Amino acid sequence: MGFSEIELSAAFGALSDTSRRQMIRLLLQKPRRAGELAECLDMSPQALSRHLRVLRKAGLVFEQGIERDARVRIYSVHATAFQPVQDWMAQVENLWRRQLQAFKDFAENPRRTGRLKP
Amino acid sequence: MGFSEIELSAAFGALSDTSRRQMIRLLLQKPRRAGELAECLDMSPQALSRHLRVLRKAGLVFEQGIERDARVRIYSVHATAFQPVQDWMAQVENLWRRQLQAFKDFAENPRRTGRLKP
DNA sequence: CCATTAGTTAACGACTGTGTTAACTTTCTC
DNA sequence: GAGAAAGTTAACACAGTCGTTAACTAATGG
Repeated sequence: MGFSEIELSAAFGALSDTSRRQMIRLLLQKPRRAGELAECLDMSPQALSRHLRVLRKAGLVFEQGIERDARVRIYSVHATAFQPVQDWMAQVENLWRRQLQAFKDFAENPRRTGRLKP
Repeated sequence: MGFSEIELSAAFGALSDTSRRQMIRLLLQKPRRAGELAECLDMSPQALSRHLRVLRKAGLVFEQGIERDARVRIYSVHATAFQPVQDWMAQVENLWRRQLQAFKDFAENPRRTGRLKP
């Protein structure tokens, strides 16, 4: 519940790019090497590395421990990555339901409620 | 279910700004005038107008019909505004659950499942 | 009409994000 | 140890964003 605005902005911003969303989906299927992502997305390793940095800074993705070959870096989706975004969306949904109810009340008995939220 | 990547990018991008998220929340409480939003957020009318344009182009907000005073423009949150975002988040949640299940299966019976998603 | 009000748009400057090319680090392999 | 492989980082060019100031549109009120 306690999430900062900065955190939220970073998460939404990171998800505002199609390639990065695709990366998330690929990493949700299974953890993958950086190079593997670059191949899947047909993107240069440099470009992909920067996208990874964005996702890392947003806390959506993390680099897990070394494998046999210490050159390769394997990335995964962070467990609680989407909690801030989901919490915010849930709040929005609640507010929306409340406004809908206000309309409904007004429709059923206009003069009693007067206008919605004076 | 059928949402375009462009649409998604626009929505996430629009929500990646703290002021715009605040605007959404204010508009979810009740429809408001543009100037009212500017006052609430302590922002110049010009700056706010541009934020409104971003939200409009993302389909999150719309300008509803004229009131008594035709100079004022009243904005509301669009009903199906957050559907693409919520759908995408739901997909992510499903994929996450699936990966979690794969881990669980592997932990319970390592050699039968071999490795997750070869 | 003329001034005022509500709001948007245009133009400028500062800042940020993105892809490319090039250089660099670290690790493996022979 | 030399060279290749996997990634990251640096430097550049370019486009997009954001706020401010100024100009503009449209409607109201005397």
